[in-house]
Amino acid sequence: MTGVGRRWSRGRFQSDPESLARNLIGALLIRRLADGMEVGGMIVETEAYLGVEDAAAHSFGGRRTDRIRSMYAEAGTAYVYFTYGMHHCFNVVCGEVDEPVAVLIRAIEPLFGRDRMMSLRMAEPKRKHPIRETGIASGPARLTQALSIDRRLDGEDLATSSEVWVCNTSPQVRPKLRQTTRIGVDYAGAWAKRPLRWVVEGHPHASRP
DNA sequence: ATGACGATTTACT
DNA sequence: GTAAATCGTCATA
Repeated sequence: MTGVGRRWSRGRFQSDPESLARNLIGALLIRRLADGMEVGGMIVETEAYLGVEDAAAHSFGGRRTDRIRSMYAEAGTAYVYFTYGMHHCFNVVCGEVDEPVAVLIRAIEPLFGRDRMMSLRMAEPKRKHPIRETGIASGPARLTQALSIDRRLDGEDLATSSEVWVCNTSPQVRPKLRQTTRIGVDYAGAWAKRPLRWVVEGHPHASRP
């Protein structure tokens, strides 16, 4: 039985993206909804985006635009972007201020407010088929749907926010990790082949093995 | 002003 | 396996 530990403070986010991606696995992502209900679960899949050198990163080449402004903020800042005309993805900024590196949270195992998260996922009007138990937050855009995260949370400070934050589990979970290439970045040439994705070995709530 | 493109998901063949 | 959905963002003009 795992309980909720203490919130991650600034220092826990101040590292390189590869270390943070690894360290976030097993931690809890918690979201406080507008009505005060808290939902969330254990992070089981992450990806590191290495900044100006990384052809798969939005900040590649030192690009500075309104959309990615948050990537240049201090560690612990949320970077939420909108993509494919319909989806949001949630990242945790790390590194130093002005160093645009971040970790994409790709999946959580729902642990708190499971029914509420399922409802948020079902809310999509055109949905035809039901959602599998393991499909509640098993993907970056599924996760933001389940946690009601959109661009309004872009720039939120996870170290102090009352809307979204990261906690340790107690006792700390030490899942067996598998490292693979990142998903959906085939356009990035050699950078697409770098093993910058971490996933809990065989976890049913991961977006894929 | 215009056109191309997604750090995805879903449904369908 | 393939393709549609759907629009903010970005580079180019």
